[in-house]
Amino acid sequence: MTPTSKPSSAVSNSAAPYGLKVVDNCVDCGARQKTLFCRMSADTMRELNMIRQTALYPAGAVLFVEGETPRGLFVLCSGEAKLTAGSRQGESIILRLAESGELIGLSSLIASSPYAATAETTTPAQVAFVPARKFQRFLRTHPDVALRVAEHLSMELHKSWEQARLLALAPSTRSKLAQLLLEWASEHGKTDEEGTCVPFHMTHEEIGRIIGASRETVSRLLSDFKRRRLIRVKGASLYMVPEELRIAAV
Amino acid sequence: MTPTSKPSSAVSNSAAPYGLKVVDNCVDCGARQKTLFCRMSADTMRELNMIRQTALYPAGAVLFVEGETPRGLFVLCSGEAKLTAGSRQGESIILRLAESGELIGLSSLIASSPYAATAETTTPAQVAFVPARKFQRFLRTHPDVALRVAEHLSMELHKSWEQARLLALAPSTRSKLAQLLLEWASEHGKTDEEGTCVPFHMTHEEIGRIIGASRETVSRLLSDFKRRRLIRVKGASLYMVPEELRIAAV
DNA sequence: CGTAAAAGGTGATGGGCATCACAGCGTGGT
DNA sequence: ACCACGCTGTGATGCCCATCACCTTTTACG
Repeated sequence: MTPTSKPSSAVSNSAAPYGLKVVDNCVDCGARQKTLFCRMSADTMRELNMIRQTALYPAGAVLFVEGETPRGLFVLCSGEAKLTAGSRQGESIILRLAESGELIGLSSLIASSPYAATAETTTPAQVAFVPARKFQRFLRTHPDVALRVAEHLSMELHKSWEQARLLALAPSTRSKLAQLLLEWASEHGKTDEEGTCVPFHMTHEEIGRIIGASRETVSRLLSDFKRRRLIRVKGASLYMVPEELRIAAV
Repeated sequence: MTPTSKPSSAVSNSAAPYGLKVVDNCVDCGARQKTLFCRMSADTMRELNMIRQTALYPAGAVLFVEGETPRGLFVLCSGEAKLTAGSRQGESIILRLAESGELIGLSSLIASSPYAATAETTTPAQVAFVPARKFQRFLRTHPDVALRVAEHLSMELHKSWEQARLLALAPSTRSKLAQLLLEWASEHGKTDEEGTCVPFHMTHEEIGRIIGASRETVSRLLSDFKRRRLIRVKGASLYMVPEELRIAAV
């Protein structure tokens, strides 16, 4: 649960403990193209590169815990992570799934308030870390970055609203699950003759924690979807027929 | 449902149709102290004052509708508004309650995406409007404003997460309602010898749309809370005993 | 002030889903 | 190879809450 490689900013291809390719330089990072740091000038990128530290984590590593004072900003260079919020009874909800290129802990840093959620990697991941102080100075000296930050926060907000709408408005758990799958399809889906395919490595328990349902109910509903030929699971891929699933989403 | 006064930027105390005091000048606005535009320089405020237009709306006025292309930023100078998202079945959820001083439509403007929710005043309200183009130019030329914007978005995001957590994690509707009341108490509550008092002018139906419950259930639960002496309603005020209510929130 | 519309109250009913319980299954570790 | 542990599938049970139905009270407004 601790970084397994020291922060490194100039090492070329070092060993890759978890089968990750190490990206040593933010300037050359492929994820730049897809993410909100994409339209930054080369100069700005170089400066960001100076103040960040990179670490590799295994799956299940905890980046920070709900309630902690923000230490800095985490940039998910590769891999995936989840943000969860817990109740005192020990249950938890998954607030967000972050993918490579996304920023984690941004809102708490900006608001100078304790982390509102716990961040945990779900796959081996390379994570760049920018200490709070340095990031705040970086922000003040680079006005364009503040706008990128605002854009990222807007994106997060809209996703959160989407989840709230799903949780409160869906008429049944069946509908919530169907809508979740459809959302995955529209975000990550690749369509071929077999239907639309999405990567599928979540446990039923975790899915339940996204839509606010119990593990058993998710199990039963997925079985039911399979029986009705709305979905098919092949290894770590899930094939679905969006049109028919949309009908089940009522 | 349309503005009842033409945009005015230099009129002194004009007629106040809905019993509102008209604030003609952003620089002098009392809400400045409490809100995220508070720490802006006088110069910046003056410039903002130049590009905004002010209008008065009755309760129930729709500022914009979900799906529309963002026309600009709304600043709630006085009064209250709600943001709602609908399902195709016609039901809707209340995503956020905005109070005087808050910004509405900000995230969609920043993300350049259609409004994700519908905004509607719940009381007579004075609203300043900043057209999209002018706001974007204002943003580019005033780096400190971008930071204020990011702070506001962070606040919105945390509130949204709080709602998602409430919706998904509470063990029962009873608990959701109790937690909602407690949240109101901690935000707006004033405590005296009678208990903690919060303003209370929402219909049961609307409360239901915040916590994802039916009107009848809210009615029954509130009755039950009254019977158990956890709350008391006096006119437009609700008194509660937070400690005991917290127990009901399980 | 008087009427219509909106808001609030309450019973009966039934379905959906959480919960408990336990049994296959796969996988990783030593 | 083996066991242990985490994930998955499925039945039985019971309760919470949405829904329908109908009524009363309050508010809005000419």
